[in-house]
Amino acid sequence: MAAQLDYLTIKEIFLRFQAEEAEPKGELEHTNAFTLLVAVALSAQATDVGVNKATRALFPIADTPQKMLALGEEGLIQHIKTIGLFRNKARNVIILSQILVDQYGGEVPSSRAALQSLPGVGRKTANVVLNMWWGVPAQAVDTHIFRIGNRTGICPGKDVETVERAIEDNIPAEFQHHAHHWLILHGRYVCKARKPNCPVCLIRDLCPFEEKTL
DNA sequence: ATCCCGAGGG
DNA sequence: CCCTCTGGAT
Repeated sequence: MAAQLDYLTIKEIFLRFQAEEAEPKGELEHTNAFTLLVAVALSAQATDVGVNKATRALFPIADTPQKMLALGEEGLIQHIKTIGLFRNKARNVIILSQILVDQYGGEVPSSRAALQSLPGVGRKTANVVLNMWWGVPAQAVDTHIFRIGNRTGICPGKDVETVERAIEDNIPAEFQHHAHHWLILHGRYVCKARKPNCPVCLIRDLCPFEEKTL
């Protein structure tokens, strides 16, 4: 775990991210709150490219919990069986759809407690929906953010709860809302798990990490 | 700590 | 072959 960076260094990092991309977006395709929730749930241990490939055929016929229930678990499996963990995900999405219809008027709830009570929706997925749909400054810690937080020292921690708190404590308020996508995209395309591309990194001079190969 | 679990990259 | 991908439930 890298030592925590100081405040001015972290601020400079996010100024550079902001200069490069002022309004970073996630890459999971969706058309409404329900399809966002489903897409995020499907994205566990899967790439967004793989999820989008499946949802481009799925969402046109099942973009509401009612339509998802009409499609049914077996029908859903046929759409998502190219995604890892598809059996658990299909079961969760069907049960979750039934709960939305029965308890939330077919709408996606806006509280973390309600979101996390849904099957297949944990803290990370709930935080993504809160941030992206409801505009709540919730910090979702996924594999990318956990890795980068520790490599760079922006938000280090030995578990996701610690990293989530470090994000809230260390990142200046004006960057909190977009921090999630800046860090995700940096992790996906530059600070990759297996072969980080340090030579093209925007914050190389501020980062204590250098991959030791050889 | 373990299971779930396909696709893509190296 | 092995590792990784916007994790969650038991």
